[in-house]
Amino acid sequence: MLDIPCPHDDQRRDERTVTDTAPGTASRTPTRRYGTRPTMKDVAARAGVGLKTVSRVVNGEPGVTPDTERRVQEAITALGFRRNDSARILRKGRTASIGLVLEDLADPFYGPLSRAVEEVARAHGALLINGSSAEDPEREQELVLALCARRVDGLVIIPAGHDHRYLAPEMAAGVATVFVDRPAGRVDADAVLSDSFGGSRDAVAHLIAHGHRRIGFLGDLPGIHTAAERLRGYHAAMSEAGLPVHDAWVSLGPTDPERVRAAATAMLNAAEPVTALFAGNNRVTVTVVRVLAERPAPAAPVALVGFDDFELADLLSPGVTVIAQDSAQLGRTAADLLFRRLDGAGGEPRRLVLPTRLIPRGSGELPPPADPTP
Amino acid sequence: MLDIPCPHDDQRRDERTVTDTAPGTASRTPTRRYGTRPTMKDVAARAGVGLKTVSRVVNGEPGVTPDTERRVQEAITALGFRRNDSARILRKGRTASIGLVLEDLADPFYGPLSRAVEEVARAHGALLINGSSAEDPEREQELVLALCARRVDGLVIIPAGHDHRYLAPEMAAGVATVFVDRPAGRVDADAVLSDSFGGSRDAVAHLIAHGHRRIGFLGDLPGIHTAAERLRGYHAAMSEAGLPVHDAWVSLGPTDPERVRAAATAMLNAAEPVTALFAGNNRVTVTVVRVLAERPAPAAPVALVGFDDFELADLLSPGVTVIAQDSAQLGRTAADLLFRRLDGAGGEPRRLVLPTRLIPRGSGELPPPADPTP
DNA sequence: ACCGGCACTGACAACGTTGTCCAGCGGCTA
DNA sequence: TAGCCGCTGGACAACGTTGTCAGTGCCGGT
Repeated sequence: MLDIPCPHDDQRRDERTVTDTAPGTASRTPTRRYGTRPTMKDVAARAGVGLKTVSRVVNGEPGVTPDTERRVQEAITALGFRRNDSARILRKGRTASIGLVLEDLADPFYGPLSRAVEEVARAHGALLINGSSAEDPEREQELVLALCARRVDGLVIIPAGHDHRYLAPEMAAGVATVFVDRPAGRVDADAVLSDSFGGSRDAVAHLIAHGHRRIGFLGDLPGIHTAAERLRGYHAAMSEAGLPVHDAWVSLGPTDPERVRAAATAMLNAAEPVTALFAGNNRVTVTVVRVLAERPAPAAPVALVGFDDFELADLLSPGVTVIAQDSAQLGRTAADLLFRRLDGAGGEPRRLVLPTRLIPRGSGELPPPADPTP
Repeated sequence: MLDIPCPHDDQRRDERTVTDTAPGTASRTPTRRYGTRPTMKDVAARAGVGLKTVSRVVNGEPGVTPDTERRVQEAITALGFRRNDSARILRKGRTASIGLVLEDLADPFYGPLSRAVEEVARAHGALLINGSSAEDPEREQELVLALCARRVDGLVIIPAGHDHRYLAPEMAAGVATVFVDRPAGRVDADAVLSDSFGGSRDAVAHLIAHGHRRIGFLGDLPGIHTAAERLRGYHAAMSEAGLPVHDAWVSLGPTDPERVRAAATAMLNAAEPVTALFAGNNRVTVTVVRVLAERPAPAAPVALVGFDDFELADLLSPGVTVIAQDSAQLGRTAADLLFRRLDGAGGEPRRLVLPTRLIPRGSGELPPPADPTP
């Protein structure tokens, strides 16, 4: 099917590892039909006890003589028995697993979030099943419903779509659901958000405080909640400072480098160019940094503030001023809330908003060029 | 239990969203006992058909009258029925899910890898269950066995430990297993690796070609396979060039910034300081970049090559020369191999080694200071 | 009008586990 | 020594689904 590139297949440069790998493997493998696993019944037969006794031993329930327990344990290791959790889940009704649906695991923003959710899940003895929606509402729904079919106990969702009514039956059936980063659409559910509006207002106010009047905003697709909120924060800061907003200063759309590059260049090359840029998320920020770095050094460098912190932002020159949101904290908070719900916490759906933090590093503190019309 | 920080709880700044969220939710929720889901039996009763007919409709099997199918579909939507995959799995034996165990999802190296594995799984109709081992062998084993208990069809493992004999019974029982980034220990299994040895040799040869003779190596814990391989590559390049290696030029250990910082500083401040550094992975590289940035500008800047590419490496000044390995390709290759095994591909365990690529960006091309002993 | 055959439907067992309940057996007390 | 109590162990049903197989009704052909 797919062609595996394999330039050095089996070259086995590392003889040491290969050598101590070989011996002792086959001999340890218990003799058993390939692909068929032993069940408790097999263990019971081998240990000469009843089925339930094996169950008791496996689950550490009381009421088993030490001697019997030993016999059962021996049978278990001899057969290589491992409890079938599918059957257990079917019987018990709880799966001890939660689902996480996010946009893209490869995005550095979601890695820590995912990890934080996993840590909380682990603390509650649950496994994490996750999937990427690739920002596609249909794929999100498909994934969420697949997870529901697996009977996950709860869901943490970073929504791609805007209509989550399809979740209503699931939620009614007891699947705890927490939305993160963006709120649910057309359904009443818990949500944990960053303060996109406030953070953006802070960012733009910061630029204004450093003397900028023509500030560009490069944001994500306007349909995305955080993008809309950040745009709102931008407008709020501008209007609070009594500054006009020119249409050409705002560009919303996909965050692929080409579009962002074009939009930023247009703003910078306009007749009345912007003197500062506010980038709506980390992908945009990185592209803008590249654009600015490629431009011939202007008289006054363009100021920049980005939403989302990113690694090495402090090592660039100048360091990039950002609005930091703690994605791990976002995940942790959401997962905590989820397990609180699973433990029976009732009440109205809550909306938690986590604060953002402005980290000045230089790029946001650059002054605009001397104004020809003072 | 855990205290949720919630500075703006329910402040509901965004009235628009709240408004269009509220209506229409409760009325759509079907009347049903909370926490109990309808089963095929319920659907069959409501539709006035037999159990198996519902099963047929749900699975799109032929042999159902359009009229009957319609009745069943109506009952399904009316009740909010969703097939219980736990029961399905128990019955069918295959779970259509694979497990991924890696070190840390928050590490930028593993994000793309994880995403690639997920994409392949998705293409095969499988879900991905993942867990982080946090580089702890016990936790790795615990996770892997939990996944086996879930009867995942296959496993992709980035091993933390060195003894995977505990997997032998599982593999014998038919759980396909592919190791990534590092080979399995004491068990014969498929592995997909990057060419750590070759890449490191290239890196160090590159530095040597630019005139360096005293080159430091900052690596990960020597127990980690890739770290050992990279060290071996370092030694190979040095000895191929006829250069001696001073003990003080090699430092292996945890990659926390403090240790790396201390080790790098020691090498740079020694009586005969190194003129170039080779960093054994991306975390180390970043710390070294910081260390070098903080030092007062020396007569000749210290050269640097890092193993693993990282975002923005090209935007630093100078750009950081790296040995790039394609972590997504690593994941894709491993997942492809896994599904090939699941589709019945037999044969000896394979070891695939993917090539690395040297990307010169400036930091590795810096010449050493003029040599006082020519 | 009868019969064979076909298309559709449904009863039932099984997957592997856990909860319920009862039987057996030991020791302890009267 | 007999009776009772408590503890251990096992038989059985149930979880919700799918595969097997048999049964039903209807159609067309003769």
